[in-house]
Amino acid sequence: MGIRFNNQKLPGKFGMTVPASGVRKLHELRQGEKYVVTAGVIVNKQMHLSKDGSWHICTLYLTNYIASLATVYLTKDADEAQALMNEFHLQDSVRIYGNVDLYQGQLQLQLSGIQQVVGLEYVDSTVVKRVELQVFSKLSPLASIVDIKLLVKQAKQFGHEAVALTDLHSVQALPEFFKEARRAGIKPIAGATLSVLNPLPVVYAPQPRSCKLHEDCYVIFDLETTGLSSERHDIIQIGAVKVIRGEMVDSFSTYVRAKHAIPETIQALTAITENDLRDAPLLFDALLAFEAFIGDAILVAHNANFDLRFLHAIRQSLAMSPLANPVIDTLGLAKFLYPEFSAYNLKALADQLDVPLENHHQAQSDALATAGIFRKMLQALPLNMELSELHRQTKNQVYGYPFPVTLYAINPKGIRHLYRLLSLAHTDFLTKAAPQLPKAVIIEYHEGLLVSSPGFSGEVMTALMEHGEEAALQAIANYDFITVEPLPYAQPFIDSGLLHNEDEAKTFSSRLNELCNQTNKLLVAVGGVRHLNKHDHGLYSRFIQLRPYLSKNRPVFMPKAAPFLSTDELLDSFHYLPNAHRIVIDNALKVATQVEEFELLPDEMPLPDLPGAAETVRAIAYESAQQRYGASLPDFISKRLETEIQAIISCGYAVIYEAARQIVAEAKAKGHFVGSRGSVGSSLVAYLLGITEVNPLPPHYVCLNCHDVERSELCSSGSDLPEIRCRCGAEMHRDGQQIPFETFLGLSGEKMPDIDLNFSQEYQEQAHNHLRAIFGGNDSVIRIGTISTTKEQSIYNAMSKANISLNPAETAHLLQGLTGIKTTTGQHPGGLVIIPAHCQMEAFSPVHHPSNKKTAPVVTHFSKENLAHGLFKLDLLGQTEPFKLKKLYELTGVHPDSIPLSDAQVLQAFAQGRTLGIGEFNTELSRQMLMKIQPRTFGELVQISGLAHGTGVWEGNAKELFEHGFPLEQLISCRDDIMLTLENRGMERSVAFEVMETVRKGKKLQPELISEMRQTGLPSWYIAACRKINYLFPKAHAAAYAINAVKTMWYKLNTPLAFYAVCLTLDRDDFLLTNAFMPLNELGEKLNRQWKRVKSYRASVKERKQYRVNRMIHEARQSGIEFDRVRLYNSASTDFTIQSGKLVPPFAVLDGVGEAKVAVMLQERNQPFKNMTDLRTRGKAGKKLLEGLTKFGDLNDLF
DNA sequence: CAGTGAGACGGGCAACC
DNA sequence: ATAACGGTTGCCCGTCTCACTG
Repeated sequence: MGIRFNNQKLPGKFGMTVPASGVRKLHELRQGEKYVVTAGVIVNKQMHLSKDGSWHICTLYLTNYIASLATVYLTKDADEAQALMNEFHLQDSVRIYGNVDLYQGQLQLQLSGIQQVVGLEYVDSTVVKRVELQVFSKLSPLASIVDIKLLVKQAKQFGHEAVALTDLHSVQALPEFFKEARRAGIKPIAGATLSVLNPLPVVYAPQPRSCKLHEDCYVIFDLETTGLSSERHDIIQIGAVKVIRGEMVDSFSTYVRAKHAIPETIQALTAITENDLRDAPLLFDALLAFEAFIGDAILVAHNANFDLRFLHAIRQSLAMSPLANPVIDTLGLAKFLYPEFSAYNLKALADQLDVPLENHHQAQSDALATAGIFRKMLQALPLNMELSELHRQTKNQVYGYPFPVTLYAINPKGIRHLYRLLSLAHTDFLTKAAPQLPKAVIIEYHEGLLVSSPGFSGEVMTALMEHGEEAALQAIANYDFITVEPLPYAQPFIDSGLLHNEDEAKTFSSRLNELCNQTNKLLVAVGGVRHLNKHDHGLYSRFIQLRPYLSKNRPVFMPKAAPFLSTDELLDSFHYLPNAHRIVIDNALKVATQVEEFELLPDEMPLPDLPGAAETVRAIAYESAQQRYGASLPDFISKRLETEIQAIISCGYAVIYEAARQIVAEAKAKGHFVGSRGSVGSSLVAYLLGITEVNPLPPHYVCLNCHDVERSELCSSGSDLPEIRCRCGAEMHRDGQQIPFETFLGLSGEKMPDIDLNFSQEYQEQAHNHLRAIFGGNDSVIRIGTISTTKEQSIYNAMSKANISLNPAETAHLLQGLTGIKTTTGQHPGGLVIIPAHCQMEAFSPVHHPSNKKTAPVVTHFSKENLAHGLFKLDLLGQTEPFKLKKLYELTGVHPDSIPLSDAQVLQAFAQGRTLGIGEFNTELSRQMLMKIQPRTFGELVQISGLAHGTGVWEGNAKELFEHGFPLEQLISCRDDIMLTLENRGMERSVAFEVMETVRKGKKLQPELISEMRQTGLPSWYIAACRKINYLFPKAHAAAYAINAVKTMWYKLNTPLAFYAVCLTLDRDDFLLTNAFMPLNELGEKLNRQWKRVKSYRASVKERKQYRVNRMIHEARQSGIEFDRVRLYNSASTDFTIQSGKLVPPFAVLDGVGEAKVAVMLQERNQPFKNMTDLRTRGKAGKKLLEGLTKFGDLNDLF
């Protein structure tokens, strides 16, 4: 027996003691039952407050895989509620105790006690155990629900020594698989299943001919049969036409009496009935007649392989040699001549080439159509071509149908080869249909790999089923071992008629077994695992049901069950094979033994080289420092600078700084703006190299004229220092945001520096290309790939499309089980990796085209977290702020650098919450905070930026403290605050750093750290505040964003027309022209109505965006700004422009009109349009554009 | 006039910094 | 009504339009 429920207690417990006996089945509980004990697995947990805020309602959702149930615990004690939530985790098995009642029509259990137990165990009680060699995980695209952790857990419970992962076209789950397997002490076997192709011959048996192709004699023929197997099915009709020099001279057609009955599917397809065959000639006679008709002509057939197979089979059965005539396959020839076609079946080709095809699947009609197709193709070939030349040119050029091959890496070389093959399948050989690979390429990279032909769909078994043993023997030679699958995997072949039923499938497995015995090839039984056990079969069935709604155009076949079986169970599945024991156990172990233990990724990756980077960084940093702060740098600057430079250069990070410097310099030289984000603003060197606009030094004055420097402790931010004049008379520049370097590189450079840069959307791609240029092109600089998986939302949507409605507990079960399944792949928003020149790509990751689209750039196969540590990554992101500032500069002539950071009016506008259009401050939360805190200084704005963007930072934390009168500067708003506060209180720097890192990541503070914090005399409210924090901004990031915000606000106050033009340009997708023209009071009322919807969360994302833009329109109009109509001769394509003091909307704000739809019209409008027809024809103005212009434009004035 | 296929557009969703 | 990180890139898919075809 493979499964048992282990009632043994584990540490987790809560509430009353739960009786160990009398455990009831969860799905048998009924309303009103008191003090029942039941058991299940936790699939979701949540806690919320009652409406009046006094009750904490904890809900755990349990499943026993037959039914699911919510269990509820109510308490007024927040700590008690928290204790319950923290004690138990998803996937824990528990025994629970309580009363069953109804809540909102759903059964639930009022929890009195809960006890964690071991729960379900999957036991493999065989002495010598098997190893599973075919497992698909959730990262096989929409093909499996196997979670890696649970897979390893189950293999461990089984006591298997190893388990293989063989995802479809992917090794993306290998990093997690290796980690989990190592932890469990199981040998991980790295594999993948790829689609593989064999060459498709265009010309068979090309004997020398005396004629040229155009002048030869051809017999174009077609067979109708009772099925696909030449061994077991019969020819029932032969049709042929004879063509000489392009002229049809003769035709041939006959029915053939079949030995077996005609399956109904064939009758439906061909319209041939038993009746038709009653008086038909016997096969032998028909064949003699047909061969007499052929003579020595060249044979032509569509998918000739199929027809030849039948002809050869008969001749063989009569002990005759194969036909000697040359044969041309129109399928292969079409693929050769028309590689761009999307389909090559007879119907598709006939359509594409304008050849009539009536009565498809009648031999004579198909032969006629094939003749027509062949005639067209001959015309496409050179006039004097000979058959041998055609053969030479087409050999190995086109490929047949793909079949799966599973590869296993047995050593590090094998894993490199596996990565290489995967890359090739996803790049050079990627087709519209799927990634695939010619078999010859696999043979080329065979070293270090085991190659297997998997189950029913593998090449060997397919050959056996379609062509017979001889073909199977030929195919078998290419493989290291062959696998057999359980019967559900035979279903597609039963559906296609190749197999009649499961019994026949068994027969073929047996025949394969004999062939393997004959050839001394290992045959291994595998599960083809797509779910783990009988308990998640319900989930798996739901998954199959939901699959069509999760994504379109997926191959439909999924076996109806594919569990990970114990040795006994799999033995049982293959009991019909006499040597089942050897196939299930011994052979699997033989394969597993060949696999060595090795690591997936190298421990260390060298950084790429940029000649002279260290010297350049040092030189430019010093030069820039001296230019600003004078030839003899003040102590506090030179010390900081030298510390940083030492750390950067000794850790080898100069190349990162230098690359970033070059990228930024180039962008600026081309007139673009660049914004820093993240922690890079913590580095003085980065500031001096121009990588960031944030100066991390302590507050100071500097005279930009005579370079006098003076530190000041008056303010926390240098920007807020009072204005003073230098001795030389010039006004002193005030700067310095006081940010420790450690936030960036860690204490001793152990953190790989993470440089994030914001570029305007239009320049982002150029920045990427510049990086490629710096490091040697597309092979060295690669965009990082991402993996899209199912999340709760997409499961919900699929459920509603499929009309599946479940109670909350069942839904929780489904969501827990069916999320995390890969749907597609994508590109990282801006992340690039740089591979050192002398390194092989295969050392760290395969590559692929995202979503299998050849038009997209190649990306890393592994996602960012699974790429080798120490690999040089750079984030070159897109952002609107740099675009905004650039446009504002162009429109106003005021350079952003000239705008002061401590303008009283600007700060007042923030305090009044007038932040529409000010990035990152334009939210309800930010506005409320601004109005509550009433910032007076730039430093306070930086703090607010931090408070507003963390999680667990403001609400329920700093907000209460602030309301109780704690001064803002004492509150935690950024990571750096923590480190600085602790250090100032005398805590050792490394400990202070550790506390900061723990808090900002939202991790639990260990008791040792807390006691260290107490020892510094830190008040307990501070420690409590730290514990509530889940995520914290670095100060550098908050400062960079505050700088942007202040500058944008300055434009808003001083050059509002330009400000609204730029903001609305960016928001044009949500700009509704009606709102620009409706009476202002009406717009106000509309806003009130919309606000109610937004506030009550009834508004969609789209609606919320529109509400925001509407408010901006309202605000602009209230301040006296007027909107023009869309102007045929004056509007731009995408940008709001300023003309005669009005805002002129672009064409793109019209519904259904984008850049592309006005491109021609913009070209043509240099010459005025005469009338509407002219606009339509010459200007290529489409329906949407004309509709929009009629409603919101100036057409009426013009025509 | 119906069918078809390509391409633009727009909304929704996921991943990510 | 609550609690609250905001804003970016990129993929999928349904819908609409338009040119083309017979």
